[in-house]
Amino acid sequence: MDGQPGGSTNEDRQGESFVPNYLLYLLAAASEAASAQFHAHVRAQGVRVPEWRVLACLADRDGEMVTRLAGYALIEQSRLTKIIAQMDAKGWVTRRGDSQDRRRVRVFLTEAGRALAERLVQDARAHEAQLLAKLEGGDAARIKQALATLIDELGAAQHRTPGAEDFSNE
Amino acid sequence: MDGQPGGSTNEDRQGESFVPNYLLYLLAAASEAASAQFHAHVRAQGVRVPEWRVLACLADRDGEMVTRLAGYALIEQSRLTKIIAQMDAKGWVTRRGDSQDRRRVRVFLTEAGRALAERLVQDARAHEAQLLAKLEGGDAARIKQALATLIDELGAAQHRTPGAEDFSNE
DNA sequence: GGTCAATATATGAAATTTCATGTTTATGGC
DNA sequence: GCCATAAACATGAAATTTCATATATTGACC
Repeated sequence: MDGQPGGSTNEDRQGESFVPNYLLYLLAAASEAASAQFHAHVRAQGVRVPEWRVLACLADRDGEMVTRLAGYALIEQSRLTKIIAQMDAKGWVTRRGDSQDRRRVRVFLTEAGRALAERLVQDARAHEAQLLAKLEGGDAARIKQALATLIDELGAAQHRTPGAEDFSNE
Repeated sequence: MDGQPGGSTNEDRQGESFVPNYLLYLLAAASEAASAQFHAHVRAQGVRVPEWRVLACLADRDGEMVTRLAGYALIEQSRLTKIIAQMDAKGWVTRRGDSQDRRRVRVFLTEAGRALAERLVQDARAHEAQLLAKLEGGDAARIKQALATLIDELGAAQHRTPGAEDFSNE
């Protein structure tokens, strides 16, 4: 999955170089680094990462409609439609139209899908516990709280932050 | 770029649901949420996100070899080779073989490429400053430190963490 | 100097992703 | 009820990404 981070790892986090200390880079690199091992595990089970995301989301909220599932799983709608079709073919999920609103398509885990999802969620929990254990004590320990705050802060900002929409230095 | 996060935003960060409180999800969601606006800006300039990453890395370290550039930019090598070919076609970079080791290909910014890169880095700095300003005071303020720690912690772990390699609950 | 393993990059085919747009169904006036 | 507009999904073609593998060097060793 992508060039392993570590290409710059640390030495020049301070210097004049831009990238290694840039927030958006740190977020992307941290996400990749943290996910690499578990994503390898997921693929080793014959599940692709986006499929795992869908499984996890459905384990939380079975029968979700496609659009909301897309938002929840961080997958673009058009792409998700195709992924779901494949997961359907594999017998992990089924689709049923919503009787209230027939535009909607609700996605449900099959028995096999639920078993797979639950197994992987277990693994994910165990893996996460390992990661967190490794961070105990340091600044990184409160990282989940910090990330949650960041996400909420940004989510709210989707709707106008007066006088701060532009950041280009023309 | 992907389903906007916000599909779950906050309400159930506490409940019994797994995803909204899972570290790997928080990292991915935070990365996306934080990057969305700036990535839109980049694309509006006619630059794709992976290209922007390459430009930024080269602005830091011009003349880097492909493999290292891949690690630095978080892009898989094979993919990077193709991206660089396109950037070359656009006149943003040029490639020169390394005379010491003729397997290597070093990538350099052209004048146009450097101008573009520097402009975008300026924009990125400004945008980052805005983001950080929004977080002042809260837990999220020290997020860069936390992420850097996390990355280093994980990077080191690539080489054996005895007795902690397995996390599946068979 | 020759050989074998490793490193650096390129490449081609298959698969996935993207983007724009199509279809169907719901909603809010009028 | 009709119409215009929006929402929810699906779809097709183009572009990109992935994966396995090819090619060219370099290094190590005997």
